[in-house]
Amino acid sequence: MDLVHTLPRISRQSAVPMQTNALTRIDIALFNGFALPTVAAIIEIFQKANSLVAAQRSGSARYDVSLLSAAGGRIASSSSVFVWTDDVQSHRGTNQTHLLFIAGGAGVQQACRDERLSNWLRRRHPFSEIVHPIAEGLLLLQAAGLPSRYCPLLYGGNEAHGLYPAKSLTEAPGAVSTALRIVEEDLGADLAQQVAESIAPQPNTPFTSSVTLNAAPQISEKILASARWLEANVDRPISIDDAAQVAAMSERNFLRRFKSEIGMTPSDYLLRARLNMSCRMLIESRLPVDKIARRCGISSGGQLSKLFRKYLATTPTDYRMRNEVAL
DNA sequence: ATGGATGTCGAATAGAACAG
DNA sequence: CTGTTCTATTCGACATCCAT
Repeated sequence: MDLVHTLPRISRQSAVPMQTNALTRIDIALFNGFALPTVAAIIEIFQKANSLVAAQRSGSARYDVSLLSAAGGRIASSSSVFVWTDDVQSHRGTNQTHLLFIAGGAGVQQACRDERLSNWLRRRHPFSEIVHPIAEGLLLLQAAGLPSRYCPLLYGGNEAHGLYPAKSLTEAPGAVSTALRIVEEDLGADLAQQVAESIAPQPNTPFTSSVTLNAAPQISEKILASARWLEANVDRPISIDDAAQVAAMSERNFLRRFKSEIGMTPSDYLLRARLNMSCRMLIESRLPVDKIARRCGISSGGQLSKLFRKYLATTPTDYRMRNEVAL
């Protein structure tokens, strides 16, 4: 018997966007070594959908996302970033209809032998409208003797309109595609499109790497905070002394620490952040160069041209033409 | 006493603003 | 476009503080 047809539908098969504020529960089961980018993208999709719904209809959150693991507590991603999870046994709403994503990772091998986890999965499976394994997550389902249950409209359905269509009819869709398709079905294509755009990676510019701090664990909290503050205020006429105050240091000490930890002076960092933003705006918008310069904290279009010549041996308009994207 | 972190001072330099 | 002036930024040298 196909259990999915015995269940109360949430909205997966509704033809028109759902207009109520019904809450859909999304559970994501994690195991050590799970792929953080995929899980983060799924969370981001549902959170973004919630914020857009709240902004447009003055309604409440539509999706309630929970991170679960066999024993709860800290789970390490493949990139050694830790996330906090709830214990699957103690998690509330056991018999509520919900959607379940099962993340992969090396920890799945061990989880396959965990009888307690298998029993939980067997109990939850009948109430899960979608059971979507990610990578090794499929092994866990197989070990428990349970089938996957993908989004019906994505898997074998009409994929031409999907925002992130599966690669073929015989291949299971990606979890991110499924999450987007769920949002599209529940809230409409327009809102799903906005969500998809908001999670799409920003274009790389010649300055992207010089203002990316994520992979620099040796940077102290204060310096990191001041660097973030500089990035967040590229559009304002800020001084290095202001940044030093954010770091709660004297200007001299801030300068010394910033350069030794980040590898460039604060003013150079600020300039690169401004040029990075300028490059993105040149590619993503049709605004005149002068407006872009001013919105990026650069005094004028002429000054931006000077900087482009100095750092990129080109001009803003030439850079725009070379990197033009369809708008 | 020693070494590391931080603060003060002053000179050099770059960039912005402005006048001609 | 060029020259001048002013201001901000950077950096070296040295002093001070504090933990060991």
